[in-house]
Amino acid sequence: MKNIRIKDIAVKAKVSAGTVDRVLHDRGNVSEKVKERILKIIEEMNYEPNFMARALGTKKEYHFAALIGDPKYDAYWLDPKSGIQKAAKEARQYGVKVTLFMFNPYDPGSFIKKAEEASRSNPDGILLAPMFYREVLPFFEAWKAKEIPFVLFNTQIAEFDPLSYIGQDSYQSGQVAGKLIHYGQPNPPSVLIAHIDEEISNSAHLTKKEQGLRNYFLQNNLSHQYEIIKAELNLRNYALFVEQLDAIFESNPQLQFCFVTTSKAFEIARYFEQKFISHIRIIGYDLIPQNLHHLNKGSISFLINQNPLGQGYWGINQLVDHLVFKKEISAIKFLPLDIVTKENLNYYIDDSLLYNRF
Amino acid sequence: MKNIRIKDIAVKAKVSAGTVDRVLHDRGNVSEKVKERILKIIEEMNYEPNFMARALGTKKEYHFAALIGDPKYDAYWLDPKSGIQKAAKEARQYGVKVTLFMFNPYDPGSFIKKAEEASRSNPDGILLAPMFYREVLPFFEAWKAKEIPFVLFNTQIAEFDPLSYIGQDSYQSGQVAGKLIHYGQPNPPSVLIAHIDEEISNSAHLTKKEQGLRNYFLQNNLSHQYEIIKAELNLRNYALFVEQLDAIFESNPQLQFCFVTTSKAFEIARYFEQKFISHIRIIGYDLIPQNLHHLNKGSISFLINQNPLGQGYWGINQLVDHLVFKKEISAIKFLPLDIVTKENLNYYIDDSLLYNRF
DNA sequence: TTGTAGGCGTTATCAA
DNA sequence: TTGATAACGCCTACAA
Repeated sequence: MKNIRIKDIAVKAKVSAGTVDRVLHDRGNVSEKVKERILKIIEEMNYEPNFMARALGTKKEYHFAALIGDPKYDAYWLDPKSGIQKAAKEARQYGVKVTLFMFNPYDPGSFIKKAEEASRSNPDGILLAPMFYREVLPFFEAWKAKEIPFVLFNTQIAEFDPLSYIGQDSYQSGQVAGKLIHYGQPNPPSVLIAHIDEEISNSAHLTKKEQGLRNYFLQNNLSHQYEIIKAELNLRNYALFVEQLDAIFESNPQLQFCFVTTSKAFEIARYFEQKFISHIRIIGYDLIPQNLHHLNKGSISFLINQNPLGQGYWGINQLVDHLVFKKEISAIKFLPLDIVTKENLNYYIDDSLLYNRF
Repeated sequence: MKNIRIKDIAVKAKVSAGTVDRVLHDRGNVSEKVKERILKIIEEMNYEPNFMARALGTKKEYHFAALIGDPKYDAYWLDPKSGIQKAAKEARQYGVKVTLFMFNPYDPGSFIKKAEEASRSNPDGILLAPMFYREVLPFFEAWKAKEIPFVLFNTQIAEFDPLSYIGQDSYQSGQVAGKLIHYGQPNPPSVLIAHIDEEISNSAHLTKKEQGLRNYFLQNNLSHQYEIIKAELNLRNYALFVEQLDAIFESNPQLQFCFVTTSKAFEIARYFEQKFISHIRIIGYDLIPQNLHHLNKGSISFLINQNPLGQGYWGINQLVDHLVFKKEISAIKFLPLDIVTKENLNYYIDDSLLYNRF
């Protein structure tokens, strides 16, 4: 009828609650015989711990480090930061403190510096966006050695089996883009894939998106009918950026779609505005303010949302569930690839992103 | 530094913890003077209750009634049911019991019967899908009189100010459909709006969706270019249903889109299959298995997901937050209008719908 | 009108 | 290797 408590198990096993607790947490100092007896009873009665009581009773304080890009350099990071802060606030009651370490997402050196700081802070758990593959590996090794669990988000790196990965499926998002383009123009269209960034960091991501798009056409036996042009554009020199675009669109007047694999779709929209181009439809990523502006004007058709806020939020929560509540957590957690357009935007830009999903 | 506790407030106010507790819960038996002093201190120290401790300390058991459609009659209700059960399982630890009362969604009489049963069970809170407007009103009055809070989902009825409404914005979902159609065919297309059901129950919903679609075209100054045909179709007589469709499509060969305002899009897809019609694109609602089948085949282009699982889940959670944790809860909670297509479907059909949003 | 004591299920400390 | 006991923060009788 009622919930099974530690005490119930203790009575049945003819031991004290303390002993059961030691078994539950594998703290040792329990004879093998008693341990097995207790474990069996736990199984039989299928005991489920009361997380409230556990949270209340535990005195341990947890310190987490969150290693993310600095919104100062790229507004994209505002959302992960908010999500982390929201989760941090909720977890404060359980004695969790989260410290943010924010690096320049265009500077591997900055990443290393902040990762070192984070390591030095001796956290009980780490949430990070491992943007720089080569640079992050030594840290993975160090954390593994020190048995500090880490959760990855934003960029997937499977090799060093993190506690968990939260994030987007880049490849699949490319497929979504493919569908949107195909749906928008069943007749053979012509597509520009634009990888736009300030640095060519983190290109694995972008390549996966491109592959997803290309394979959409292959899988649907449409590849021979479609024309796909690819451009890698850098924003550091804006004049050059415009020049490159000029060249592309002048020599490819047939282009009908532009798929921007980064959060810079608004740069294309802005360019089109200046050049009075209105027939090319744009599909991009991320609900950053500049993109939303153009989405609302209609100059961007769709944005694929990777729920960066949710990534930060659930990233911290994975650490909390694992360390504080000692729950089993899933090793990988893909967030939905939301297709966002002007008409359903409102439901994606506030808290609803945290509350509405399972 | 540490969290503010009731005791801290008590000390500062020179009263006992019991008095502070009485003020916090407005249980009376506190002199006006003391009450104000305590309230001020609570404000100043910005006290935040510890929900764990609160849940642990309270002995009260809560009984909730959930009044929903029976999946036996319409598979749509499988998801709300799962969501409710999931929330119920999580809330069990706080002494919450949820009883399901499932009515035949096509039979107002059945609704009344189940609503009466639910009322008789004397619940502390009620979650319901008030599908039958006229029939539900007396129950609203009764519950109001007995001060039983109720949360609405699926169908919005504002008049009797429920504790909260969880659900979809039908009108806005019509706008989303409008965008998808417009995007899929910038040239003036021809659209069939199909209201398909077994009974013409709950038509307010469907009308709102239709209005949303029509207004999309109006607002974008496209209405004169678009042709919209409307059909109300009944499934009870399948032969007649087919006949009606035959008539529509034979006399309107120009049709390019079909917007199904119910979860019956698959019926149109099936019909097209039989008639070898493949050029008309279908947009519908709800991720029920039959729809998913056709979504995966490509015969349905998009499904608008109203996250019925989430509706059930968050509905129960609103009651829990309000009654168990005495949190402030929002009076209305719109769930995102997810645009689901074959390529992003996977992220919408499992638990991710509950975990990924704020 | 106010204060006190005991309990919720778990953890942690200390003594046995 | 074990058991008893005092927290954790809040709620609720009951006593004052």
